[in-house]
Amino acid sequence: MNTSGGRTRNRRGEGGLLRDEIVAAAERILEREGDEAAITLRSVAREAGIAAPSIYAHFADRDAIVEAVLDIAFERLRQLIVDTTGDSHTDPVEALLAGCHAYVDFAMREPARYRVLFNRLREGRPELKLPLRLEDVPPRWRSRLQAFEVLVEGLSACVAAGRSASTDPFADATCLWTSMHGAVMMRQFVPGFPWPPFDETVDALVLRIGRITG
Amino acid sequence: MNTSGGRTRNRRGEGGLLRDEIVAAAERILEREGDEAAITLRSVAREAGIAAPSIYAHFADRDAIVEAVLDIAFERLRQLIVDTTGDSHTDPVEALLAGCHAYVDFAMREPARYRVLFNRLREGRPELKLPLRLEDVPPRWRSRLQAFEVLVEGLSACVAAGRSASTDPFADATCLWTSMHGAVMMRQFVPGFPWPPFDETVDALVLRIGRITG
DNA sequence: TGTACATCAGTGAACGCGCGTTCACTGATGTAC
DNA sequence: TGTACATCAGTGAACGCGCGTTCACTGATGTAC
Repeated sequence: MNTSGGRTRNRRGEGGLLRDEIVAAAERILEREGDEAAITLRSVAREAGIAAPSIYAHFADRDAIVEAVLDIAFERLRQLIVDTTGDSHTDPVEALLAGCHAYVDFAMREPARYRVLFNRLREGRPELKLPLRLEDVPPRWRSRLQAFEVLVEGLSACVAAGRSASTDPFADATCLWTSMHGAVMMRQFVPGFPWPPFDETVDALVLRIGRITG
Repeated sequence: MNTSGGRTRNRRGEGGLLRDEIVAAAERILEREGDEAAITLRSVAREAGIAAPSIYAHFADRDAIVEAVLDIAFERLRQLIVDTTGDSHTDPVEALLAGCHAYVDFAMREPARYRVLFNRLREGRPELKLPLRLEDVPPRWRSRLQAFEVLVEGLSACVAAGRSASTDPFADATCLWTSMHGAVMMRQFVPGFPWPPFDETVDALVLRIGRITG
């Protein structure tokens, strides 16, 4: 925290630094409280050690803070998936499995950050059409869908390599995605339940829904 | 609504009638706003056409109203599943499919009511152990798990009839349950996405995760 | 049958709280001359 | 080099709002005698 005299202000021209501190404060609150509703303008200001009105120099309103947190969360998830399914795997089935495990690991390691991703999709989303083409999606949505694209491509690669019997990789990848989401959400919301080991569940989902052969 | 002079009060001894009106008002708000947070003591009072303090004669606090809504939602879901998988099916696979379709139909037809079921499980849940025995679960939790029990039994019946290759019906039923949950949640939260037909998705989930043969 | 009274269902005003947002401001820092 | 001043980062007090909850109350209804 700061000296009791208040915050030592940023140098001239460096006011933008506070923006990052505000977002970081919001992220800490989200992860600590586990609920997006805990991100209020005043709670963020308290966490950042500043006066509430100071936020308005950097964000139009409360929602803009949450949007910033959201953008970061999507980018982290996207980056993680891309890294994991990257060039280190020669076997497409291994790559797909690795990507799926990375996805649920992220979701379970940073539960509130994962959940907020899907809380917000209701509002302001574009209407998407088949076939999904990233070029048609507004820029801010691109990174949000890229993790999913990797999944479709991963399964398609298995089909191409003769390792999957899927006749509709898009539908099956979609089903795999939502199934992993459900497995994550239920484990987070009903922690008292005797859940089977998550790794085995993920393997089973990929192999069965993805119709992996051999 | 009532005459402008205010509510015509219930007869003596019939004060309990207001309890049902309060719960009904809360359910209307939940379904209309789609968010449990919209159920506030004052919003419920407004919806029911009564003064806010009148609620305290029937509920200890705001949370008690939500609890009542929750109990009703669980009972409705339980009843629906039990009815659907009941004695009308001779084929265990047909019974399992019918139960699963009924589950997702409920969830999609009354989205807010379905969602609130799982919002609340975090708090005050019992710690459950394997094997799951309904007798060990506190009464109020029994109906909440019964829908799930039906699923495990449905899959076990398929195994017994030689129609499923599952070697762990509990784990597979769990996986099937969470997968349906995820499919429902994603369709509700990301309505702009080009989702494959839900019926086909449910069939695929049951057949593949349940390892249905023949 | 009439009347006094206890009971019960429900109300209106008020409380303190945290919220988002606005406004006029402060005071350090850099710049023009 | 010195000084007046504009700019910028951030503040403190205040606003109206809806919230949960409390309190003393009202007035119709049924009951005892």
